[in-house]
Amino acid sequence: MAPQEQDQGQGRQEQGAPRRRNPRGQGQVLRGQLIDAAAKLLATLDQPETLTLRQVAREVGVAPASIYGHFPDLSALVQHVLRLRYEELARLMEQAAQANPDPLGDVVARCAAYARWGVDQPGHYRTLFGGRMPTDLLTGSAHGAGEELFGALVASLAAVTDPDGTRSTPEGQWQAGILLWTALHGLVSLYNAHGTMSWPPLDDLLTDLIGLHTGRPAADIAALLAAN
Amino acid sequence: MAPQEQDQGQGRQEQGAPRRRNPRGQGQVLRGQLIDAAAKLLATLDQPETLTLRQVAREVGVAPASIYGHFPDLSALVQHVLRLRYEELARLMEQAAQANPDPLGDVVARCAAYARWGVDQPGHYRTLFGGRMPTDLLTGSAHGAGEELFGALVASLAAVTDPDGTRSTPEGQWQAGILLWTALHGLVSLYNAHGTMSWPPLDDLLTDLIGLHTGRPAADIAALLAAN
DNA sequence: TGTACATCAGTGAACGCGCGTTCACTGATGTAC
DNA sequence: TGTACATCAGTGAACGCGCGTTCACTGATGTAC
Repeated sequence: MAPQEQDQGQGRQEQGAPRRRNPRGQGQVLRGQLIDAAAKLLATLDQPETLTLRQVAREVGVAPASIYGHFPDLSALVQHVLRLRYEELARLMEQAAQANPDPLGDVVARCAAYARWGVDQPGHYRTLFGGRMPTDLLTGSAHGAGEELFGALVASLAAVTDPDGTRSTPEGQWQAGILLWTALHGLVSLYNAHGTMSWPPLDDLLTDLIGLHTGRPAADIAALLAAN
Repeated sequence: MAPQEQDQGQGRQEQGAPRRRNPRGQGQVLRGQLIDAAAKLLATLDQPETLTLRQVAREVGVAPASIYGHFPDLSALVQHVLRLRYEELARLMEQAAQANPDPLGDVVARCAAYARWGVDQPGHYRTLFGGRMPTDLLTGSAHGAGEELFGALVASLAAVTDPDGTRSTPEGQWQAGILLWTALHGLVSLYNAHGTMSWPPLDDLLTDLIGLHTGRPAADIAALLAAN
């Protein structure tokens, strides 16, 4: 997926070792490095929304103007990174779900994958979900990963709470999905920002959260969570 | 947006009427105007975290340097505003609860006050809860409004789910409170950012959310919500 | 085989912008003698 | 009563900074003849 370069001082460029220009025909290499650098900075920065074009250039060890050969501006680069992260998250959730044939296991796996990804990569989570909606980022894509991700979660939840599909309307399932998603989002957001406040372990909160939204016993969910 | 539109009299100040210096002994007037202007801008701005000192000065119609007579820097001014907003929110929740003697009504009133305040003032909500935790903002205060607000919510919820106080531990009640708060936070955050995505009415979501966390029938909650 | 030219992958200096912060200052108003 | 001085509530110009963006350019490498 992402173009991986050989590890020749991959991190920040130090003075004394000036970057070597790529040979002809290898212009796409810098593009990959820009994407990697932006991703790293977005994940790392305290406030990822303050990322600048010059920071990315510095991280790669390249002149600021060099970015314009590959992206029209910083926001295009960031959007590209976010798209990749979004797809990564959607893929992780899908893979986690596929390893759990049981409907409850499916929901638990998706929720756990979402929350753990968000907690592991606070900067990326904040950039993706902290401000404008992901749909804003995915404008123009035929299949926004956001809708896929969310649609699958709605279906997964409905398969637990209404296995026969006779007890609820599509609107009701949609609303239940929104509530589950917003609960997960709030949990991840505040968990990432909780500072010095004492917080229970993430899995304990996830157990109760999923228990509330599925109506299943906490013990069942805790067991599934531990297995994921 | 023609740049000519921005005259020297920018902001709330009209260009024909330059601000008159306050008379001696009335130096605190500007302080109040700075607070008001910062509050207005924080509530208004698309991204409140980008507020600058010069924007506040422009809004009041004063030289940027004039702010230093009243606050050491912008963050001190913002912290002051946030403290006021925080106290306002805590007061609103307390007042709403006091109008509802019933325990379930108490929870519903608090949650509704929280969510409606957050949805009515997206900029303030985002500034308060969007990044670092409120406890960071309230460092140094003997009684942080945050802990009061949250502690009252925990107690209010426990009064519904465990009226006798025999079924749960303090830790369990704390955890249930965190889950309720994070759910509210996620709901408000994503509601404020939902853009073009179709969303159910806020009260419908609140009804189900409170229903999940209290275990009470949706009809009861909807009735209480409508009355608040 | 040499050589002229084209292309590629960037560079480096410069531009104007808004920003936070500093500093000496300015006028109006009060107060002491 | 007049007048010298002190204080208050700011002002206005300047500083250096990092930023996004532009532009002419530079070397190395390929290609045509």
